Amino acid sequence: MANVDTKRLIMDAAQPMVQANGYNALSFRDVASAIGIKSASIHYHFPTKGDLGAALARRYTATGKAYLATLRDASADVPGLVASFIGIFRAALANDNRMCLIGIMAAEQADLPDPVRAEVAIFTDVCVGWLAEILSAGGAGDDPAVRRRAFAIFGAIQGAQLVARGRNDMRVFDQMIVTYRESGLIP
Amino acid sequence: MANVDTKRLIMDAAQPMVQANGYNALSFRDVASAIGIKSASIHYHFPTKGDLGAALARRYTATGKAYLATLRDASADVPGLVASFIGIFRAALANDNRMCLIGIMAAEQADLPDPVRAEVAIFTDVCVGWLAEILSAGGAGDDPAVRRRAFAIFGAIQGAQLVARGRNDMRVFDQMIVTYRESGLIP
DNA sequence: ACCTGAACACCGTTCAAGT
DNA sequence: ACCTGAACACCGTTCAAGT
Repeated sequence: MANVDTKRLIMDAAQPMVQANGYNALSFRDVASAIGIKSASIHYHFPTKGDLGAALARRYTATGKAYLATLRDASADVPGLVASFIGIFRAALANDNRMCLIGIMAAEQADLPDPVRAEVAIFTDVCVGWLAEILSAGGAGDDPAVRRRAFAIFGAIQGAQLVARGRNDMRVFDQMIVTYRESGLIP
Repeated sequence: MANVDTKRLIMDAAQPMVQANGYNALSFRDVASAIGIKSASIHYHFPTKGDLGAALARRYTATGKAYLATLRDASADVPGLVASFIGIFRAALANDNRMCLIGIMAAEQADLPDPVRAEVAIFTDVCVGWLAEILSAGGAGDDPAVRRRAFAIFGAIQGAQLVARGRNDMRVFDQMIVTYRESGLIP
């Protein structure tokens, strides 16, 4: 069990660091000292930095997917569901101006090992798929027009997070979301 | 003059590297070897990495600002002008899946030295200001509602670039822009 | 099974030394 | 004025060695 616990300790320490500073800036030595082990020990649990990055992205996607499922099962109100979706990204900003783990990784795309890049793509698929399902209001969500709209909403939210973070100002995020809604992009 | 030329050589080599891999991943040794000098020599022209990053952002903003001015002077067609604006970001993606220099730096916000962060904010101001001016169609562009809309358009474009880059697929970018336009967010 | 110290080639930075 | 080699403390990674 010590194995599993240490693995989790490493991931729990590393995730907020990536959301704050990015994958490139993540330091094994920083993670190790945060939980009281040596950096060489991390390699026992995650052979390479890419393995750790992929594990973080995978867990992040799994957690998000499960949360989105509970949201969808708890309500059929489309604007409310989309607002809850946006709330996930807002919460990251509220947490010390952090970004969605996947959003910041997407910006570092060219630096990512292939397995991490693959996890980033899966997260986008999960989000866009969920939004498309919501927007089709009970339908399968595979209508190309609905999928295109889901993609646009997802991108606009990511952009709002990126720009607001650059300003370190959540009001920028909130105002952009309001404007998206007024324009009709977001229901 | 050798000084000025070397400065420009350094910046010309470094800029596409940052647009491809980010500020964090920029290596003085890579830049130096690309132009046939030693990494220590770069410090003569740019004492720190932050100085180089700030110079890159400043030049990028100045070039963009001048280009936007010529666009505005050459046409009064609002949808066409906005399309030209979007074309700047599309061109970055078309250039080996690169990002807007400022967009990728915004994602690395927490890792940036203060002077670089300041330049990133200025770029956003220039873009949003230009869009607001265009949208107000001859007015001063200081109507808060117009500014909010300009901000939302800018963020949505940045998000489209971020997501499309994560997919390494320009069609994703183009489709998102079309959807923004259909929704009425973009004129 | 899990951790570590020491070594490796990288990084930005500094600085005395070259021309 | 401009460049460089060598050193410094960092980085991810490897591996023999410890428990």
